[in-house]
Amino acid sequence: MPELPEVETVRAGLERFVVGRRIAAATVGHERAVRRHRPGAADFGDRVRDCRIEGAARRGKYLWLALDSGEAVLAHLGMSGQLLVQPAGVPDEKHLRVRFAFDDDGPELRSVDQRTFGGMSVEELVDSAGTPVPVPVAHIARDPLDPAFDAVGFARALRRRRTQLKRALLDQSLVSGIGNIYADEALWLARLHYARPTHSLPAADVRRLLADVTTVMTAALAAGGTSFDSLYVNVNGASGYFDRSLEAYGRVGRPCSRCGTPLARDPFMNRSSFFCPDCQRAPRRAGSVRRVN
DNA sequence: CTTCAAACCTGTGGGC
DNA sequence: TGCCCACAGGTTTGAA
Repeated sequence: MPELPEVETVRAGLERFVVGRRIAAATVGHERAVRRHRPGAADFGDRVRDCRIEGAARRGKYLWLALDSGEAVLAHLGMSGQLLVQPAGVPDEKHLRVRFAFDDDGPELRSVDQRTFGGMSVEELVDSAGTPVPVPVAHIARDPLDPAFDAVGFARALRRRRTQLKRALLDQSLVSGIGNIYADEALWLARLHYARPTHSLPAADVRRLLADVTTVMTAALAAGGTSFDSLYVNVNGASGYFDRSLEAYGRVGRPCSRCGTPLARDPFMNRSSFFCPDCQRAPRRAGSVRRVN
């Protein structure tokens, strides 16, 4: 499941292998893969043809290729998206959605996506606090690895919310790049329960949690990301190995490495939360006891 | 305005 | 062996 470290790994691969090259043609093999591109698949191809790729950028889980036309190819990997750099002769992947061929006849860029939660579109760039971003990214907050990330503003905004802590961590308009895996990992590191009310969380705890988010994401990035089932891979098709370092996610019944208590799994937001019932105590009032979610 | 949850999609694996 | 269903989950959309 691509979250920030996985998307950043892919972005770095795109920077290395496609930036500076000129697109000869883009072929859309599956309409749904470009459903966010309102003018349709044919227009998608027309917009990128003969454009040179000037850069590969990212905010949170979104990434985009800036074109010399002034527009950008925006991509989101969703649950199962891959961007692969493949020699033109390699047989098509089963779930190949979009193919970019280049005028240098070098390796193609292929968008492969089993579940098609992700997708691509060609977007105008707009200013977002001094940074040009594609229109659909304008409402996405900066991520914790962004040098311009505003930790104080984040703490203030989080404590204004009346919701549960993990819901806030997953809200991409508050802080971006965090998904279910790294939310659980950071909460475990910070010894905080997923249902802790944000409104009463001390600012010091917010700072500590944010530091733990950064720690786990930085470590995951160094490992090339997390992968369970090879659905997430870098542009060369290789998986990361951070899954060997996970402390909480997916480890229901296994002993907590701090205290030995078997880890638990609760249903949460139509998915799962993994946590240590001893290190991460449930809040007394609001949250997991009173309501299921 | 804020908060929440259904819907989108396909492959896998457990239960029967 | 085969069928059915739960599960994986990021984002958008619309409702309350």
